[in-house]
Amino acid sequence: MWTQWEPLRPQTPFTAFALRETLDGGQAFRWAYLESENCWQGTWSNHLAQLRLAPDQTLQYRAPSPNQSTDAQALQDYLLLDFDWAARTDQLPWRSDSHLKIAIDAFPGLRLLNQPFAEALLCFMCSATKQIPQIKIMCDNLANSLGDELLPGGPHALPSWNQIAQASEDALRKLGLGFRAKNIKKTADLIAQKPGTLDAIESLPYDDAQAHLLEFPGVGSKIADCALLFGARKYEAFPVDTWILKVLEKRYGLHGWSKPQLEQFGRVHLGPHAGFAQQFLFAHERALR
DNA sequence: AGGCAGGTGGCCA
DNA sequence: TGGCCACCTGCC
Repeated sequence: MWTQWEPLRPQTPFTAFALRETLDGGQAFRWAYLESENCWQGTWSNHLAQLRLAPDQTLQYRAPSPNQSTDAQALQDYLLLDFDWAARTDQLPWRSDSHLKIAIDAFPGLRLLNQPFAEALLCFMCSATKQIPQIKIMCDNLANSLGDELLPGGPHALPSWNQIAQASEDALRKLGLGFRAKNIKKTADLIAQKPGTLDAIESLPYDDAQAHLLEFPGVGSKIADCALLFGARKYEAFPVDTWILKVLEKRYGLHGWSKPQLEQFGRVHLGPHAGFAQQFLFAHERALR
């Protein structure tokens, strides 16, 4: 039912710790660790894959067989295996920012995924005032109820926005989306009315892309920046959530700053990879909870 | 039992 | 602009 384990060759190697934090640290909500198989299983687009580190630390993957387009190329795109993450990390301003250095040292090997833009937007619309386990349940409900089946009797893909548009707001509420259902339904209708909208937004420069995302109901600067950072490789996006808010207040002394001011501070102080730095700060602060 | 959680949008000064 | 609050739901 599954292919043999095949090796992947990341430019920057993974550790078990980095793999966990990257797949299940809050940037994606579609990965789960299978204790029985000692591997991670996840979905994106219509891909289903399992990942593990071999005893010699080689990253390996396998996919359902046959008839699966999930191959090394698909993994390479999603995991950004060609990226030199070590070099990107080194480019962050840790030399002049001791707190950032602490966060980076605490999460060696952390990197960003390249999720499908539509899925990142959907998952983060679900994330409003929810904790990670609850967000995962909402995404799972959406997938199982509205998305394509990826393996007979097995996991489903997240639904496309068109598939969501077919559902009623009430049906979405029954999936546990709560007040997010109305916004997600409205956004789905807007996207379904204008095919290609998301592709167009994704191809815009960061500022323009964010401005367009903000037109969707239920999408503010935080959710927009998450979608752009995790789903469109806009690394200057700097999502300010409650954790980052704490970091900026406590560690950077920015008490009383408004949200837009904090967002601006992050982009200016942390530079063109502010969002990547944000992921370290986020992981570090959350670990202290 | 009441408060709160990876936010957003509306309303009011 | 800045502050306050409702909004679903589940978990502590």
